[in-house]
Amino acid sequence: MIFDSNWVLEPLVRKLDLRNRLLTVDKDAILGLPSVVKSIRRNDFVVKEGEKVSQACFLMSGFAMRNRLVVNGRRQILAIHMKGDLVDLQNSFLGVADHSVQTLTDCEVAVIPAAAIKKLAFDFPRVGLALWIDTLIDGAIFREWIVNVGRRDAVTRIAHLLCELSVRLELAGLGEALRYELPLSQEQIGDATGLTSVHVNRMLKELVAEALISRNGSRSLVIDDWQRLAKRAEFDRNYLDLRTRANA
Amino acid sequence: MIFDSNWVLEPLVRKLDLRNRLLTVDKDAILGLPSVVKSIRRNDFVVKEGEKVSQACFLMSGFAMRNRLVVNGRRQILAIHMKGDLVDLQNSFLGVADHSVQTLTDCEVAVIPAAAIKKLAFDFPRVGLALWIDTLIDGAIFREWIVNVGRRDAVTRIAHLLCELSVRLELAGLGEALRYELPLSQEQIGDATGLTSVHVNRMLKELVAEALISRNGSRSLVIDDWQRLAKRAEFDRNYLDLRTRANA
DNA sequence: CGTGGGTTTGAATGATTTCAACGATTGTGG
DNA sequence: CCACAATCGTTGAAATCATTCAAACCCACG
Repeated sequence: MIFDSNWVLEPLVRKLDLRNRLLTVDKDAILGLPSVVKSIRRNDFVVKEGEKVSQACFLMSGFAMRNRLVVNGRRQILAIHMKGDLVDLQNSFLGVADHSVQTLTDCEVAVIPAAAIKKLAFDFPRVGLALWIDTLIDGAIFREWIVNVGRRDAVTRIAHLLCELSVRLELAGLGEALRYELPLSQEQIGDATGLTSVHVNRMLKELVAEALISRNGSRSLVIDDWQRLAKRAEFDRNYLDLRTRANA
Repeated sequence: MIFDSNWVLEPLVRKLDLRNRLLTVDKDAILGLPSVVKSIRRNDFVVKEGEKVSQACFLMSGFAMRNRLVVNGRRQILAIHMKGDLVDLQNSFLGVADHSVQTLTDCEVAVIPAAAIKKLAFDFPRVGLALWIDTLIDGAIFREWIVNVGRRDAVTRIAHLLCELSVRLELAGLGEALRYELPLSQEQIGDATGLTSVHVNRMLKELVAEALISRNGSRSLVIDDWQRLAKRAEFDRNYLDLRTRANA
């Protein structure tokens, strides 16, 4: 199914408008991007590391991740994505995918040719700037993750990830900040934080023991004390708020 | 000292031209950027975490790093920069610096107002695209670092950093690939790889013991067997070659 | 009702940090 | 140009944190 001038990309318009104020002509141009809507099942690959890529995708629903495999069979998750994220600009602009994009849940995505995005950025510089700023913000999150895996202990790393997810879920309009369903298994939490699933399990128990969180099912999370959790996590939401507030 | 239309930024023109083919009018516009050349001494801050920033800087000579402090007094280095790098677009576009920029050696930088760069990107979309692609490549390096600290053991992390520096120094036209002066102390190598300086010291000895590298002074490095070192480091230079080859 | 993925737990092992001390090198002011 | 201070590098031993391995458990699903 192919939509030409369509409303599928309307949330993208809203997001980019936050990055850099857009005019009607810009918005129409975004809506006019050619896109193909696809449903992708849980755990399927959107893009595999090493593949040639010529398209980006806009995540309409569900959760996805970017990850890389390393020689010993381990995996490092590089980013978690949710509704409203434009994923994989990096891969599509740089030719060969240096990492995979894989779904965490069933997803709906709008696939957009990279060439069309490039042309859009060129023909509508306000959109180009917005896309650029979006990429800069992506970089801010990457930096936060480097700090997380590089210089924090296991409990802190996990707490930090839980805080980040909480804030981002709220910003994306998915459920409450203090009570949400984890989109990740404990093994995947380990892959995101550079730990083993066994240790993740123990550290989650530690967070429960410290009365910072509680859990019903294994995926359902309740944050009992946001202030103390954020402190334990060394979490400062600044780097995420950038996501919603254009500036400069 | 203020230069108006100047040659100081000529290397920047060359670099951006690699990212996205530029026309003469684009190049002239870059050269016309207002800039102030400053000399900065070793270990001085260009920007401190938390400061309001409204300028980017082009590194003309010397080495610099981006880093962040975490609560226990530890530090995480996020990136190493060298001659020809445009540093701190992120900070300047996102308003408040989420990390510091600090020199590793005496440096010469050209300071450029962020507003001027933003205007440039808007008025000259080819330049805007080039800057965007440069940011995407920055992201590729960040991802590589996440993998490095997240999923590799100490020897591999350090070896990987040594490989990255080797390739980048060569690409920047600074000395040979197999023999160079480390711009980092062992403590700083630790801050870049998420290790302690003590352990870095031991792992460097391990690399020497494995006949992969040798050292004269503590900073002078010789790569004895590039193939084997790269293998040990799980190093694939693809993510760096992107730096010199525009595409898509 | 069985199967499989994900979670939980314990015990042993291993990697990295910490602490503490000493050695080497570099840069600076006298 | 020397002497001293400061920084950086080196080493050992003990402690800590996280991994590994192995097994049991739990639940959702066919």
